[in-house]
Amino acid sequence: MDTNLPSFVGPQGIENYLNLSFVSLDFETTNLEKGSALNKDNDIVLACWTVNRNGQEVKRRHIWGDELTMQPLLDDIASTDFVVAHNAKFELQWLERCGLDLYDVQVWDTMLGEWVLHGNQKVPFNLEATSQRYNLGGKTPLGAMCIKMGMATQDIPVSWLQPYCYQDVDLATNIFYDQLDRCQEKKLMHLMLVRNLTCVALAYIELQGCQLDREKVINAHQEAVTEMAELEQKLIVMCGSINLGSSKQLGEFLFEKLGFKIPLDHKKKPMLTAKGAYKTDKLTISKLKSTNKEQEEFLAAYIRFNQLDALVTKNLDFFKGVVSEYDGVFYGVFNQAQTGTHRLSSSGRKLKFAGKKKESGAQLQNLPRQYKGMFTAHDDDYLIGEADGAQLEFRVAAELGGDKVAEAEIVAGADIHSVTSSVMIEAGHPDFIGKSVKEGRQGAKAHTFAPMYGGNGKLPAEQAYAEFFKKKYHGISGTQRSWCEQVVTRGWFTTPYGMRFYWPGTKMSRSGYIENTTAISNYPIQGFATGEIIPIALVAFWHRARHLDITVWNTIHDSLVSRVHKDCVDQYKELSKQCLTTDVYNFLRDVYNYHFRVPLGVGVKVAKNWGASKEEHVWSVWPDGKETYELKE
DNA sequence: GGTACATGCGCC
DNA sequence: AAATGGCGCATGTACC
Repeated sequence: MDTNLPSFVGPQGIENYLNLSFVSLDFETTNLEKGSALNKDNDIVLACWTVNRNGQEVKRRHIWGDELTMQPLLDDIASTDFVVAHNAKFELQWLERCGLDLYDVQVWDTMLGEWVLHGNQKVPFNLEATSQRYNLGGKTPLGAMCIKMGMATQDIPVSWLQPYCYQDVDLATNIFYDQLDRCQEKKLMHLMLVRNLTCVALAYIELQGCQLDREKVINAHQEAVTEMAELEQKLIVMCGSINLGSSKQLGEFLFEKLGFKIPLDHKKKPMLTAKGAYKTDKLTISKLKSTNKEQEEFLAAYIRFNQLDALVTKNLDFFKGVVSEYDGVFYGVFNQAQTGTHRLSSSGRKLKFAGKKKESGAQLQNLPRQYKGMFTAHDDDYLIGEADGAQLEFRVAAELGGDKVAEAEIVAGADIHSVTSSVMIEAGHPDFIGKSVKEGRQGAKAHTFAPMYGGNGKLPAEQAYAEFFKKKYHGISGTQRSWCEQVVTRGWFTTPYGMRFYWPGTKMSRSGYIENTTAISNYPIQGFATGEIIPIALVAFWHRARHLDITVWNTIHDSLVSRVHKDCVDQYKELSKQCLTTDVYNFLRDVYNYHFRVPLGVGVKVAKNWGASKEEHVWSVWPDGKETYELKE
C-alpha cells in the first residue's frame, strides 16, 4: 500500500508558492453555524474565483449554485498548484463536500499568513482588518452591510453579493502577493508551509467526529447524579439554600457562618482574590483547617459535591445528550491563528439538547483524562490508537539549549522524576517528609519541569529544586537567559527554528530581573515542540495513512488520536514511530534547514477505548536511524 | 435582557 | 510588582 508523502510535503511545497500558479477562492454560503460545511442544512450560494498563472490572472469565474454544480471550480483547482483563501479551512470543508479529495490540495491561507507574520502579537486576523493593514481598503459597503446585519445570504441581491464575493477573492489575492514577499524577506516561508499543510489536515480531521460509548456514558452520568443528589441533601441541611456555585455566597458561608480561618499563603498573607474577595478555589479550600465536627462534615461533602458538579455540568451532561440525541457523535473545532506560541487551540461545536435552553459544546483538548475511556470507535472492528511525543518538551528544551546533561539523560533513559523526589526529600519539602525516593516519585512529577517553564518555587524546598535544576541543566537555563537578553535589547528575537516572538518594551530591573522572563523562556520550547514538531508529524501521519484504514480524529498538543482497523495495528505503530521521529527530522532538515540532534521518542497505546491500554510501546529514534524499543506497563 | 468581566478548572 | 507557560468553557456577578 502506498504510504508515501505527496511532493508538496517538503521543499517542493515552498517551490509551488514561488511558481505563482493558483486559484484564489471565496464561497458565500447560507449561514447556520457561521456557514459551517459540517451543518448539512447549509448550502453554497455563490462561488467566485480567479485562476492565476505566473502571477497573472488568466480567468475570472463565478457559479451561483450548490455543491453539486462546482465541477468547473474543481477542474481549475486541479490545473494549478495551490488554493488561496482567507481562513482556508472553511473553503476546504466546502470543497470536500463538492467532491475534492483534500489529500491532493495545497493552500495558502492569508489568515495564517497574518498569524505567522505577527508571531505572538495579537491583532485581528479577519479579512477586513487584514485588508486595512495592507492598505487595500474596506469591503463593498452594500454586501458587507447585509452580511453584518445577518441577512440570509440567499436573500441578498445578486448585484450586491457578487461584487462582494469577488472583492474578497481579490483582497485575498493581493494580500497573498504581499505576504509572499514579507515571508521571504523575514525568512518565514517554512513556517507558513507547515501552517498551511496543517490547515488541510485539520479541515479533514474536523469532519471525522468523536464517538462516545453509550453505555459507559449513561452509567457514569447516572452514578454521578445519584451521588450528587445525596450530597446535596446533606449540604442543604447544613447550609440552607445558598448557591454553592457562587464563590461569593460560599465564601460568606465558610468564613462568616462556619467560622473557618482564612488560610495563609507561603508568604503568610491571607489567601484572597485580587479584589479582596474570599477565595473558594480548590487550592484555598484544600488549605482550610476544620476545628469542629460541623466544619469537617461540610468540607468533606462540599469537596466531593463540587468535584462531581464540575464533571457533570462540563462533560457528563453534554456526553449524555450526545449519546441520547446525536447517536453518540460530536465534533470539535481546531483553531489556528489563536495562540501566541503557535500551538493549536480547540473549541467545541455546540449542540442543542431537548429541554435545555442554552447550547453547549466540549472542546477536545481539555477532556478529563478519566473520561477518555468513554471514547471508542464507531465499529467493533476498530480500535483507538494514541501516539504521543515522549517527554517532548523536555527533549526540545535539551535540543534548543544544546544541553549535554539533559541529552545524556534522555539517551540513557534516566528517571528524572526520582531525582526530583530525592532533591525534595533532602530539602525538606513538607509533602515529602518521611517518604522514600520511590514513594515521592509520583508527587515529584508536578515539580520536575516547573523550572523549565520559569517557575522559581514558593516553598524553600521548591526554590532549592529550581536552583538545582537550573544549575544542572545550565545549557537550557543559559539559553533561556540569552533569549531574554535579546528581547531586552530590541523587543523581539528569532528562535533557532526561525520563529519571531515579540515582547516590545521589555525592561531589565536593577536587580537584573527581566520582565516577561517566564513567557520568553517558555514560548520557544512550547512553540517548537507543539506548534511545529507535532503539526509536522500530524501532516505526515495523515498523508501516509491516506490509503490505510486509519483515521485521525483528535490531536492534543503532543499526541495524535486515531481509530485503527484491527488488521492495521502493526502498520499503525510503525507509522506513528516514523511520523513522530524520522519524518520530523527529515522535514526540519529539508524545509527548516534545522538539524535536530536529540533523539525524539514516541509512545503508542492501542485499545478498544481511548487510553485504556495498560501497555505502551515506546521508541526512541535517533536522526541517524538508530532506535531503541521498550514496553512500558 | 444583553454584554463584559471575574473566578474556577479541565487538558498539555 | 511579578517571579511556572499555553488555551476554552461554565457559572455567577456587575453593569447598562
